[in-house]
Amino acid sequence: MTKFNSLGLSDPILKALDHMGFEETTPIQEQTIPLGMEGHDVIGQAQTGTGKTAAFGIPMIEKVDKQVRGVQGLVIAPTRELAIQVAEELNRLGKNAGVRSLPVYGGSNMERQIRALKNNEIVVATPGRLLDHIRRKTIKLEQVHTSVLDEADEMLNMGFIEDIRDILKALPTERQTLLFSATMPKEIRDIATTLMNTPKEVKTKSKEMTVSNIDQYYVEIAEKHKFDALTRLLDIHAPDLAIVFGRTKRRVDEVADALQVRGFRAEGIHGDLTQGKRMSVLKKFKEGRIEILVATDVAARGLDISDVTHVYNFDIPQDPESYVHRIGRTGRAGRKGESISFVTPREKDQLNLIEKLTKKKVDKLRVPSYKEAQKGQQDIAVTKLTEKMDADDINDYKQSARDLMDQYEAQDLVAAALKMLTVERQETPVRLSSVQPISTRNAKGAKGGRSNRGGGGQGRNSQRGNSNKRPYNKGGNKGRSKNFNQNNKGK
DNA sequence: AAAAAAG
Repeated sequence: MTKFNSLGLSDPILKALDHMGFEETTPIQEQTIPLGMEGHDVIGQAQTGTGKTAAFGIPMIEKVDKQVRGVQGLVIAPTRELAIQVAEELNRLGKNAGVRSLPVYGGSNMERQIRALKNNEIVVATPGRLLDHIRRKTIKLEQVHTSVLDEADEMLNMGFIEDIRDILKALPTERQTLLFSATMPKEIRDIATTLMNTPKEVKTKSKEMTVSNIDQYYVEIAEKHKFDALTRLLDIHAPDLAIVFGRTKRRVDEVADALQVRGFRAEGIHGDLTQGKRMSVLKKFKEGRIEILVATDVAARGLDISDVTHVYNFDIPQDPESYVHRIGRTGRAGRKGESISFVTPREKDQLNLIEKLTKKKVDKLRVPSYKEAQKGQQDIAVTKLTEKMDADDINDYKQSARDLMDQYEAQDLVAAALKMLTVERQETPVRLSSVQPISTRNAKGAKGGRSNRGGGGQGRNSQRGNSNKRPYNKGGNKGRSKNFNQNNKGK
């Protein structure tokens, strides 16, 4: 076990670490902090929840010169919430050193942000807003000595790579670049190395990609039975905090609504909500005012919410990397966690792919019956009731209890109390918007060269016959064809 | 095909 105080860190940093309750390094920190301090470019890969932020944050803060004005350290993150979280952690680490970190993301006030940029040595940004600042020339980047791509494989993925290239072009060439993620597919790592200066690669050795303190399960289930299965599992597991991942924004809304109807404290989060709503939902979740967060992949990466005990993949994720990150929202900092993935029969291949990447077997779980779910709720109620006796002062209630016992059977009283601690779930049918099965995507089409351009691709698609609920035909398709052109003009 | 990210 290596301690932070053996790494040659400055006093203010050590003091901050001490204040945060950190004494020993995690493996990724032990290996990358010295490299970072020596000025090397680094590609760091380590499991979720093992302290990557401090691994790059500490060397970055150590290198800040308070005499210099302008941004000196730049971190780029894939979501706004993650940018905020990383900036918070860097601020804690930099507190005693007087090094300040600013989250910079879309949806926040521009004028205020521009003013704040002058007072912060480190910026943690999402790509869109950062580029906005670069183009308006409202950010000073000539002094950047350290740049970090957090969730690097995601940042170098198709949706982000062009933005990232543009951003890196705006930075001094003489600088240090650090890349961190839990996952790093080969193709992406190759791209990464072209952007770096003979990087040192650090992979914390552990054969599995997921941490061992997460128990992973799946249930094989038809689409239309998913929702009932989810509520039954929730009743049996009684998670402290759970995240339910859905494949689309619409599904997230629908599942969150349906959970509320059944009496769960749940809310949805996805990229179509206002930033204010996104933040308030997340805050509620962290404070335990809601127990279930229903989310798109906006919440898949990086978010560190310590008490998440369960992750449900209501829809199995598109790629195995996404799976690793999603389930990594639980089992953080050494705690126990559980993940349950819903797999339709035709998605079994996808599960095999996941097992191959993570080198871990995912165990099958039977879908519980309605009765078992009721029993589950009751067991939880019993626990709650008995814990109440141990944990709380219930003396003020004892006179009422005595009065009641004069009138009624003790068994009836307790039964009634237990019933009050459970919720009756009406399993009425829930209509959810359909999801496109994953199996249709790898099978064809995705060969680099020709993306199906202008309506021409239609003929070919028609052979697919995978789904008859997607009318694209020229016939009964009132004025919808323009969607095609818009969708295809991506590049 | 989805999601994220500027306004």
